Amino acid sequence: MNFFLDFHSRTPIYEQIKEQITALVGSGILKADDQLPSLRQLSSELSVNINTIKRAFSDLESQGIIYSVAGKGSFVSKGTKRDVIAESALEEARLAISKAKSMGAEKSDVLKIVNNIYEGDEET
Amino acid sequence: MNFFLDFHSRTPIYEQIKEQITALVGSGILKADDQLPSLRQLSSELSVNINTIKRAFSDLESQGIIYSVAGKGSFVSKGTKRDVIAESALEEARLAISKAKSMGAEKSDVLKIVNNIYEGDEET
DNA sequence: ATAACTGTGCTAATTGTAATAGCACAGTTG
DNA sequence: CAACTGTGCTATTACAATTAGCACAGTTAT
Repeated sequence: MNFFLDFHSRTPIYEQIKEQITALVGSGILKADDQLPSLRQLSSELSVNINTIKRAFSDLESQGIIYSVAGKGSFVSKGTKRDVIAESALEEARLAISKAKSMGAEKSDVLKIVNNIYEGDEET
Repeated sequence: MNFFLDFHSRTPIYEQIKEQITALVGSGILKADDQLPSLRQLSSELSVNINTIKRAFSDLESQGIIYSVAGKGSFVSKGTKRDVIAESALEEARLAISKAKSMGAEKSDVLKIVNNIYEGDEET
């Protein structure tokens, strides 16, 4: 697993882990019933305490994105529709864009960014 | 001044204050040399300790958005180009949109949001 | 059965930072 | 002088993130 953690960020480590696992699920890289690395494995890989990993996994389980079985491991949930995941991410984007507008950003500037990010992509 | 503070938010109060003052400047509601409320006035208005207000103002002064004069008060800086302010807000929007994309959000969804936020506005 | 894994559930200690409180000092204005 | 302004401290409180360590329970393979 390729995780990029910023230990000096204001956003907690467990949130960063949640985000990145959610991204892997939302983008389809991780599919239903795929097994995640074990708590202890991730803990040593990322040099992060097992409790911090556990916190992230527990949250993800509460959100229905993963499920854990004692003795076996943690896996990607079946029912989780990607739409739902993207939805919450879009909500944050909406906030950021609104903030940008309130600070004087022009619509054209925002559109440039969107096009830049999605450039080379296919439309649905 | 109409401030909306979320005391339970993860983003610190002084950051919320910075954001909202920055928004007032970036949107042009506050103009160069306009006087801001005094530290003590804002402190009592918002029911926030003066040190917290001071923290916000000091940060804003470091960013060149306002300037303070002992005995007189705090004022909006002259040189601050709105573009610069919008720029930083746009950078955050870029991050949020990228994150949304990585979580599976479609370009069309993002565009809908942008149009929704800017609906009824004039194009530059 | 045992070893080597898995997740679970605690409690405790540490750390960093936001926020508050209070005081003193200096500049401005009337 | 009085009543404001911002500035600069120090100390304290409060909370959340993180780490540490231990014990317990389920799974799997030898």
